[in-house]
Amino acid sequence: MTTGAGVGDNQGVGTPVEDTFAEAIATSPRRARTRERLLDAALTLFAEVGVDATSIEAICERAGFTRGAFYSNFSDRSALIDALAAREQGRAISELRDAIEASPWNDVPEGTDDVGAVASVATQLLDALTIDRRWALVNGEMRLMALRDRSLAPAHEARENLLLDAIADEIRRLTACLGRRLAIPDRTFVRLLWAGFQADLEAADRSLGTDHPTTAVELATSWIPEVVTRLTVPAEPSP
Amino acid sequence: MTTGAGVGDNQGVGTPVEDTFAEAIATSPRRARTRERLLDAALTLFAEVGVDATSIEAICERAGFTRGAFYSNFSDRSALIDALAAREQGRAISELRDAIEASPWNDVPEGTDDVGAVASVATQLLDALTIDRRWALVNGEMRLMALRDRSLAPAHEARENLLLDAIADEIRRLTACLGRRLAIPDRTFVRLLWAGFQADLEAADRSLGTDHPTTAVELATSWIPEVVTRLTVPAEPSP
DNA sequence: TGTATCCGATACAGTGGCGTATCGAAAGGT
DNA sequence: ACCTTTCGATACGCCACTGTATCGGATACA
Repeated sequence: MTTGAGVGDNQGVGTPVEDTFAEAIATSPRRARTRERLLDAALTLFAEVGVDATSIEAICERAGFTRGAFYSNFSDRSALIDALAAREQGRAISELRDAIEASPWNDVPEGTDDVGAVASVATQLLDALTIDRRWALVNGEMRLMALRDRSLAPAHEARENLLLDAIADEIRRLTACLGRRLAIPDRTFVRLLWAGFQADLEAADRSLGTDHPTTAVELATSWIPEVVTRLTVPAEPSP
Repeated sequence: MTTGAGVGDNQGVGTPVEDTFAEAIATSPRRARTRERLLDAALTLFAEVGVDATSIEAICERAGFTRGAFYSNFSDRSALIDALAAREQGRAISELRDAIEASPWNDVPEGTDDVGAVASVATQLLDALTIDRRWALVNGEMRLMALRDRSLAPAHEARENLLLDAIADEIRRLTACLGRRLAIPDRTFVRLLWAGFQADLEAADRSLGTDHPTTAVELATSWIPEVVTRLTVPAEPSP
């Protein structure tokens, strides 16, 4: 929806044809590669100097192309942004799935009462979502863009909900595994957890230049267990 | 520190003289008024279309001036941003102080055990801080700017800490008044509260166009009491 | 190997914004 | 009311970026 990626192939640059559907239509391997390189360059520059401050020309230069390549692949700036958001959010979700797959929570015995275990798994999951610091930054900017331009909001919200729901699901499974359940709505809990972790990420980032460099995970483990403990209650009041 | 506001008065526009100290140096009432109008216009436009996307020209136009006025008052774009941040953050803090002053918490009897009361006061305080939706938006963008450009970080962090500390102080006083204390570090708690409330603000904003318009305070009261209850414990284990 | 097609490079207006220099008109003092 | 100072308007040159049209080399297919 909402214009999609928009390959908009055509004969030359001229009119990239409305990138209406297209989507999965046969894109040559070559084309796909340049698209990827352009998206990579955009992600890097967006993170470095901001979305608005990044010129199309700069993106092309960093990707090793000229603007001709850009306009052959994207109708305009916003089409690139859409495509980037779609790609990165998809990547984030699949990373979450991988993390869930690889997570040790499957080994946790059914009746464990160690809330700390859940907390540590939760932290690892959050961490898995933020391997790419660039996207954390750019996504923050897109959040603001969606707040300003209401027409962008639905797409952004949908993308973010996808992720937050996935996290919520996982948290619910984890707590259930310990015979507990959340005392507040899942979504609220995830929101708090996510926001708190974002702050940890920022703090960790800031600490890089100082003499006490820490990681976000270190910071997170100092409060997540306590919060998880206090915001969950034993489940099954009546079995 | 960090360049300050920078009136940088001089003879004409030419070289606005380094806005080194200056600060409280005699600014004519006229000058002060145009500065304010420029800052107001900037705040509005920054919120509407973003900081980077706002041209100096647009700011002047909206304020009813031309660029001559701008360069007579600010050395460049970043000087304006500094001045705006300083003004708005100062405003936020004084609004918090006012809210504390006017808050009904002073009337709460010493031994009240109604955690909900504290929560509602806390919500009102948070609400008081966000009367101006524009600044909430712009401050979010400045957070990102500080994350990208490390040289901006100290000033931003200092400003934000001022506010968060003030909130933390107040929360501590409120909980103490109920004979309880936070089970996690004040700062962590405030961070969660603040982040959660920001999300409520966004949600409230989004709900404006729908058929279920709600306010941030409504949303916040649905979870803050529970969270406050669960994240505090009775104080004075040994009186 | 020849040929049609794809796709990125190059060239070209056109636009908008920046920063400076200069000018004219308010403000403010006496 | 005059003169000085302050301060915003106007005019100028400059540069970065956008979007389109055209061109030429690569690629795939026979």
